[in-house]
Amino acid sequence: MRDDESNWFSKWEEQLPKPEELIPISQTLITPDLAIAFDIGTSHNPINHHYHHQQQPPAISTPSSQPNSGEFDSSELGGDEPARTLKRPRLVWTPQLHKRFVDAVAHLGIKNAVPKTIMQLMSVDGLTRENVASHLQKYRLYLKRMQGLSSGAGGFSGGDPVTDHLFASSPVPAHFLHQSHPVSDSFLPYMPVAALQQQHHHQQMAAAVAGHHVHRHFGSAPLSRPQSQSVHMVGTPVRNPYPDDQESGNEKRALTLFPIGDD
DNA sequence: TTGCAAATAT
DNA sequence: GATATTTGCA
Repeated sequence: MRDDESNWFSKWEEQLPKPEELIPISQTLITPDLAIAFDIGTSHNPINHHYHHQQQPPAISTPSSQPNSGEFDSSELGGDEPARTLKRPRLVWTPQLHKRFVDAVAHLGIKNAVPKTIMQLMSVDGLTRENVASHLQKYRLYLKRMQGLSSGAGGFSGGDPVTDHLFASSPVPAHFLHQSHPVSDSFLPYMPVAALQQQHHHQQMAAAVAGHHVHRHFGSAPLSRPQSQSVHMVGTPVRNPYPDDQESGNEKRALTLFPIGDD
């Protein structure tokens, strides 16, 4: 019956009914130790990194790292929210960050998936509505592209342009399509995003983070403590912080709220 | 406020 | 050259 889909959907929706509860995602993003090291607790002020002068690998590594924030070379943080009117070089959407974006949109629903809401849900310090809006636009195109492709052919096996690389990196909730038909039948019980496990396309992104663009080091925070095990965010010149994701080829619970337990 | 488009940078 | 991101405008 049709409950098949509505069932899990309903349940899933009940889990994230209040956006206010999904806001503290920042906390999950940042490691406690890291937060302390940066003095950014959780309800204080966001962290401020230092941009170098080129790109900025968000660094959402595996366990938890900071999303992205603007940082300048000489301006150190001494105030509180300098990243408010500062210009960010270029935001690099990493698969992890992208996943958060998709999750937020999935939880919000296409009808509520507006840049503003998404940005708020993401609660990513440094993320601005513009960034999300821009990305959202691209994301929609990607979804639309997928629909068009899947609509006639029966199978999505690969076939995503590079533009979809990043999008393909994150699971695409089947609700993103055009779920405008309340009735009819379960048309998309499952929608394997296709090419979910690619391991040969990280050249662009990996390179960006591999240390080809910039090395995001927090040299401004009063790092009293050496990097023990939590301060290994982006500085990974030898390791691609791009874990394909844990859920490969399955939405499983792709909607796993932000509290990404732990990578 | 959002969406789309174009321009620019890498 | 291509791709991605950013910014401006409607």
